[in-house]
Amino acid sequence: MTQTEHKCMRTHYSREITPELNGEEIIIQGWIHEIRDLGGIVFVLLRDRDGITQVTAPSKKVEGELFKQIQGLKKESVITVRGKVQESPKAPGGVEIIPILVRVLNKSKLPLPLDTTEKVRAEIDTRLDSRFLDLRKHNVSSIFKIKSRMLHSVRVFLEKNGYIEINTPKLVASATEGGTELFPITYFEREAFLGQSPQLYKQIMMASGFDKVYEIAPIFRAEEHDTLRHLNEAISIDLEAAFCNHEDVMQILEQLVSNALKDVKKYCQNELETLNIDLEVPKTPFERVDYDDVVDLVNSKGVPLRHGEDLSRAAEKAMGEIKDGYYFITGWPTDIKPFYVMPSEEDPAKSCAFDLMYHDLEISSGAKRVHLHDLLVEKIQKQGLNPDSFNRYLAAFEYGMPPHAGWGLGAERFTMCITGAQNIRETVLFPRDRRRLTP
RNA sequence: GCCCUGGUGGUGUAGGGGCUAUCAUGCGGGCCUGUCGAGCCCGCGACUCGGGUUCAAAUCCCGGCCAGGGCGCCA
Repeated sequence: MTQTEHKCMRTHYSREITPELNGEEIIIQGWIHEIRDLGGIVFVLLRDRDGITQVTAPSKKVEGELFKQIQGLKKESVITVRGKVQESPKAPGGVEIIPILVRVLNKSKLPLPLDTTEKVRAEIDTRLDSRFLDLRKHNVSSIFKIKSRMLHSVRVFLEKNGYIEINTPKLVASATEGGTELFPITYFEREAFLGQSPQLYKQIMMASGFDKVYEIAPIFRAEEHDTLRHLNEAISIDLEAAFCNHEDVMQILEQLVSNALKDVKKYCQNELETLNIDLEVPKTPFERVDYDDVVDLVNSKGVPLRHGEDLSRAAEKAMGEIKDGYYFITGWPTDIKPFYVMPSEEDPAKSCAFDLMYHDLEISSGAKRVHLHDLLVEKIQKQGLNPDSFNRYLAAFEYGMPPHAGWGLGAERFTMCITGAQNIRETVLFPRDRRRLTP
C-alpha cells in the first residue's frame, strides 16, 4: 500500500447515498458491520459514522479474484470500497453498491469483546471497557453527537448574549471552600486539590469588568456516591453575570435550555430518530415552585420532608411524580445554601437561590450572590469556615464588587434529560466513578 | 460508607452437592444467488479468587475482589 492510499478517498457517507446516484461510481469507507455469504452472492454491510450501506457482490457481476476477496472479509475490518451505485428495491434503503475494488485498510482481532450488531446486548461495564467498539453502535454515538450539539448551542447562545468564555484553574490550593470532598494531589512540595467548582473564580471575575462570563469545564468531586446520576468527574456549564439578580440569570438559564433543545431537535433529527426520541421544546418561562410549596407537595405524597431540610432522593422522586418537564425550585432556606448565596431582602431566612429540575433530577443550581464584603465574611464564619483562607477571594469584594448572580448546569445531567439516558455513564465517553479510573 | 442481589465460554444466559454443565450469539470449517436478527450441517470455547465443610463443591459456609440495584453523602 502506498502512502497516498492512506488519505481519505471517500466520496460519500452512507447517508448521502440515494437512489438518485444510480449508476455513479463512488468510494465509501468504514467498518464491516456484517457479512452474509449466500454462496453465489455476498452481502457486506459497511458502517460509517452515520449509517450503513449494503455492498452486494453477485458472483455473476463480480470478477473471480474480487469475489473471493469479499468472501474472505471479516467483521469490523476497516475497508475502502469503490463501486457502482445500484438502485434496488430489494436492498435496504433502496440502494446498494456493486463493488469494483475492495481494499482492507486494517483487520480486526476476533472474536470481538462485544457485539457491535447488538444481537447480544452487553452490560455497561463490558461496554465501557471497550468503549471504542461500543461507540461504533449508532445508538451510542448518537448520545455524543447530541451532547456536542447541545454544547455548541450553549456557546453560540451565550456569545450572542454578550458572555465571554473564560478558563479558570483546576489545580487549586484551598480545601476550605466547604461542602464536597476534594481529590488531593501533589503540587511539587505542597498539597493541592482538583477544583470542585469554578464558583469562587467566576465571582472574582465579576470584579474584573467583564460583566458576563461563562466556562464549560470539568469539575472534580471526591464523593463516594455510586448512583446512576453521579460522577466524580463531570462537565459543568457555569455562568456568572454582574449587575444581575437571580431572576435575570434564571431567565438566561431557561432560554438557554429551551434554545439548546430547539437546536438539538433541528440539527440532530437522525440521532433523535436512532434513539427513538420525540423531543419536546419546552415553553419559557419555566414554572417556579417555591420551596415552601415543595415541602407541602412532597408531604402530600406521603414522603416526610421537614421545612429547612434539603430534598432527599424520595422527595425528589415525589416531585418527579407531581411535576412534568423543567421547573425551578425557588426560595430555598438560607441555612442549607452555601455562604455566597444572598439572603432574601424581605425574609433573610429565605435565600435568592434556585434549582432547575427536570422531573426528579436536579440539573442546575444558582443564586444571587453576596457581593457585600462584610456580610460575606460573616456568612463564611457562620458556616464554620475560616475567612483567612479566603483572602484572595475576599479581596475582590473590597474594591468595587458589583451585585451579581449565576449558576452551574451539569452537562451530563442535561444530556440525560435530552437523550433519555437512565445512567449518567451513558453520557460520558470515559466515565470516572467510584470504581472506574480506566480507560 | 450502609443495605440487598449477583459473578458460569469472547458476549448475554440456564442450572444450583456427584451430569459429558443448558441455550443463544460469536469464532473455525462446509453447503447455499437476494440476505436484511439469513438458513442448514460439523466443530471450538466457561463455572471470580482464597480459605473452609464434605467421600465429593461451579453448587453450601467465611473472606477478598468485581459488578448490578437502592440509599446516604453530593458548598
